[in-house]
Amino acid sequence: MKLQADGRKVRGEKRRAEIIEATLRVIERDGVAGVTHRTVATEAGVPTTSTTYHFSSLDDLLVATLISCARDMATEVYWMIDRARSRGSRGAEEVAGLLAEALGPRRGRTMAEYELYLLAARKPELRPAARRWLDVLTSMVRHDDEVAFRVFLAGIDGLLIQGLIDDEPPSADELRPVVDYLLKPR
Amino acid sequence: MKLQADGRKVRGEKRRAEIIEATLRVIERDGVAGVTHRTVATEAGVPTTSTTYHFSSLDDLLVATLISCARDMATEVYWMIDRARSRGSRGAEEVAGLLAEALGPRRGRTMAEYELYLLAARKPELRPAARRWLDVLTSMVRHDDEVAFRVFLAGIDGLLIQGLIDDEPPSADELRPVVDYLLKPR
DNA sequence: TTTGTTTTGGGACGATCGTTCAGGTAGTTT
DNA sequence: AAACTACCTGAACGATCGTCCCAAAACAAA
Repeated sequence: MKLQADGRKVRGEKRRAEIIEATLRVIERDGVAGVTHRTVATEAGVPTTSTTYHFSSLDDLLVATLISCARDMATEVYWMIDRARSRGSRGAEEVAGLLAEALGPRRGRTMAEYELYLLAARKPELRPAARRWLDVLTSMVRHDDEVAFRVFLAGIDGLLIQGLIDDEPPSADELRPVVDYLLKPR
Repeated sequence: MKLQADGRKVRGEKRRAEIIEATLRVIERDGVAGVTHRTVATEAGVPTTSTTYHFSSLDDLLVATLISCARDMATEVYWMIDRARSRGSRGAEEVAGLLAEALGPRRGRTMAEYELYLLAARKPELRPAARRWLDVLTSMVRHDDEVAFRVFLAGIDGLLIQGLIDDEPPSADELRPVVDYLLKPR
């Protein structure tokens, strides 16, 4: 029985987490294409061999990054819904604001998420992680209209990906009518 | 005045087109990450230096491929709409079928399109080409309900990208109610 | 302290990358 | 015919890649 965690492993886990964070920053800046052992190591401020020690391959590193990223996104969506509900709102305002933020200040992060999304399309083992935020939403919403809900989820994804190729990010005001239409019960 | 085209340039243009087609096949198979001068050259059955001769850089090759791909997609969408109209249909059936095809037999092509889509998010010069198929749709449809149309376009993109991370591609039957809901006037 | 385990990091290997270059070929113009 | 232009291609360069190896360091267990 060990009551205290192994100090070495603790530091190891910490560095592992730092490498994942650095990887996400690299993807935000240069895309998945910019991810190499060396760029990630430089970004994290660790020697190159550190990334190969903690991750058996570059693929493993990307997989771990996607899983971490998907988990963050899922909890974020969770709290957004929770916040919207506590206000008694139907959510259009919150969703439009979140989309505008994702396409504006957090644009790099959004691009990173969709690049990892597409990575999941090619690597089956990543799909459960990529679907997690969809699952979180699905589990939180009442299921009285399955079709309308699927339309809503698809619409969000579509608005995000189309917003990424706009010359300038759409504002929350521009997005609100579209989101409102998406949420409108009928 | 030259009545006949230069035979050398004709062959050059032909080879250039073959290289672009080979590039698209490589992207379908291995993703944008798999595109190198050598893999493309091998796929096209030409020497490596041929790709560097016809395209000043790898970036140029990807740009040309996206533009070609976007043009194909735009004309395809054009004819689909035309076909649906000639049948007097509202289009739900046609759209659902097209989506199922894009996510089934043509799954690799669809992944390639979205990878190039995301490339356009990082390279502003690609955005006009990436937006073309949206523009084609926009120009063909009546503008009596702008918001509903934007929702429709976003929904299509969302359904496609979500269908790419499904373990097995959705059938046209599964997609039809969602598409129908998207197209339903209200 | 001694022994064993885990992390760290410098160095290097072979492979592959984008790109260049120079010579060769084919087609056009004069 | 000669001169010119455009395309083709084998060879090679330097850079960078993923990954491996091994010794040092840090820490735990004995």
